[in-house]
Amino acid sequence: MIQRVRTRFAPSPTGFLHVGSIRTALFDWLFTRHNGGAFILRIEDTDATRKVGGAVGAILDDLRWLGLDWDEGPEVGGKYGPYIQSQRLEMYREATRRLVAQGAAYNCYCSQERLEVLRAEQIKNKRPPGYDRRCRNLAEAERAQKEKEGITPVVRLKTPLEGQTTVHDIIWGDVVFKNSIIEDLVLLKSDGYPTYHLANVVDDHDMQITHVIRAEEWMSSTPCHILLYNALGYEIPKFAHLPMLLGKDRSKLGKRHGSVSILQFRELGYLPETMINFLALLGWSLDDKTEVMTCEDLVKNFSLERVSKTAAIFDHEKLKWMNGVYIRKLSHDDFARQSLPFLEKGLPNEVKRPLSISYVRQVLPLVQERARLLMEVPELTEYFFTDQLNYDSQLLLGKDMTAELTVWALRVAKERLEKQVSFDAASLELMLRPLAGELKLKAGQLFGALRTAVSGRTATPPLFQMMAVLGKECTLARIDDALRRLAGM
RNA sequence: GGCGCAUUCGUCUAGCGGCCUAGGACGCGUCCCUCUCAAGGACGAGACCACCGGUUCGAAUCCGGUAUGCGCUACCA
Repeated sequence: MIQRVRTRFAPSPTGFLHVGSIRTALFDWLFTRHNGGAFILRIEDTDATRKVGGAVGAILDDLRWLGLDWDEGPEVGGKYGPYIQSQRLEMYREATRRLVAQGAAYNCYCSQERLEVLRAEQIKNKRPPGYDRRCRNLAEAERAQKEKEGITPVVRLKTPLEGQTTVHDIIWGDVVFKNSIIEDLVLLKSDGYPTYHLANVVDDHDMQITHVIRAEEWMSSTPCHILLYNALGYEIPKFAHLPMLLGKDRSKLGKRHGSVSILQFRELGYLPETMINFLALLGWSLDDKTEVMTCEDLVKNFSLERVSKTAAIFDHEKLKWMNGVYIRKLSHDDFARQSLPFLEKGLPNEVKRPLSISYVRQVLPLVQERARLLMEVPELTEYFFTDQLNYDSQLLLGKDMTAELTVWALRVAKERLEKQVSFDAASLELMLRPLAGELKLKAGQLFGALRTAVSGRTATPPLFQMMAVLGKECTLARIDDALRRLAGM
């Protein structure tokens, strides 16, 4: 029987989840869902010094927002728990004891100061930096002496001095490492916590992970992990290392590249489906043309074989474009619901809160295809909500239009509008379009003046729809205001 | 410095020996549509497939070297 796929996403709670980590989580998740496997979330909080309060909750929120659900892990439990490494310390210590007992690992009493001096000297002499294995073959008496001095040792893996270790990677193929360059890495730190390497191997085994899918930066330590699996007598999982995500300057994506935390994207008004789709395309592709895909499509088509090996630069421009695509795909209801918080927050203070939902529902369809970020919605719709328009009166004067001509056109339009009974877009167009001809004006000249009068802007949604939403009273008042402005010019 | 990996339009990518005078997308430009802005449509500019050799009747695709970039080289993950 074929083993059921089990993968895990194992973030450290050292701060916000950034898009690189999310991409890793996404590929893990897509692969798992594609194969009908189990996706496990594990919190790797083994660095007590870097732990950030509240980070775990934030990670969970972000994953939930994106729809990356986990089958085992914090809050949902599972039979291989606990899923937080700081609660599994005894298991790592037990593994360490076993390794030391069988001679595969040893206590190292070297101080961090000594290691630093050693490294500095090695670098100075242009030698490869690394631990010199001083404690590897300590005599029993020497060890007893160190213990008596009260030094708490770290435990290091005794790696083979010769031979080679091959990593079979689904994405990279076979990569061979000489054992001689593999260090005696620390397994258990002096504070009793395991290092990533130990905790990872022990947990992946205990949780029966079948596929270790993680970022490329782990490639180099994978041979060590294999050695560890072997020493512990564990079966080796399959590995797949994902290419890195880079910033515009080709360096590892980080804070200085602008928004990188998934929360920031959320606050800017990116949709989760955009993030999923876009991130899926960074290092993976379906074919030579398909780009916009639903999450279901991605699950259906995802395969590690089509993941590339080259690092990708995160392009905000394309992300924005794609978000526009997804915003346009939203139903009017969804768009309104999702925009509402942005409006409440982004509209000027003088606008009365709470906003009228029914009015918001009328306004938003007019800007849906014009927004690329939800955050742009308040700015795009502001004049629908404010009482007083603020604009440069010069804008009232369109191309080839004098102030006199504009006043005249607006007056006539106003008179007709006052008599207008049905104030819907179609009726308004039926009335106003012929009026332009009647006044011997181009449609653009009449409509342009009205557009500015009614919105204070030169770029807006279609005039008649806008007037219909604004309503008769407001439309007329704004035309009056425009006429007053023109009188003062 | 050492080890590993990578290198196709500015960017994301297709390509796995002949279909490639290299395809798609973002961005950019022009035009169409049009009451403006978007959206949509059409067209275009943009890649000597990093470079140099080799294998082959034939190479972006295979091999070797060089260059460049990236990752790792912590009692961080």
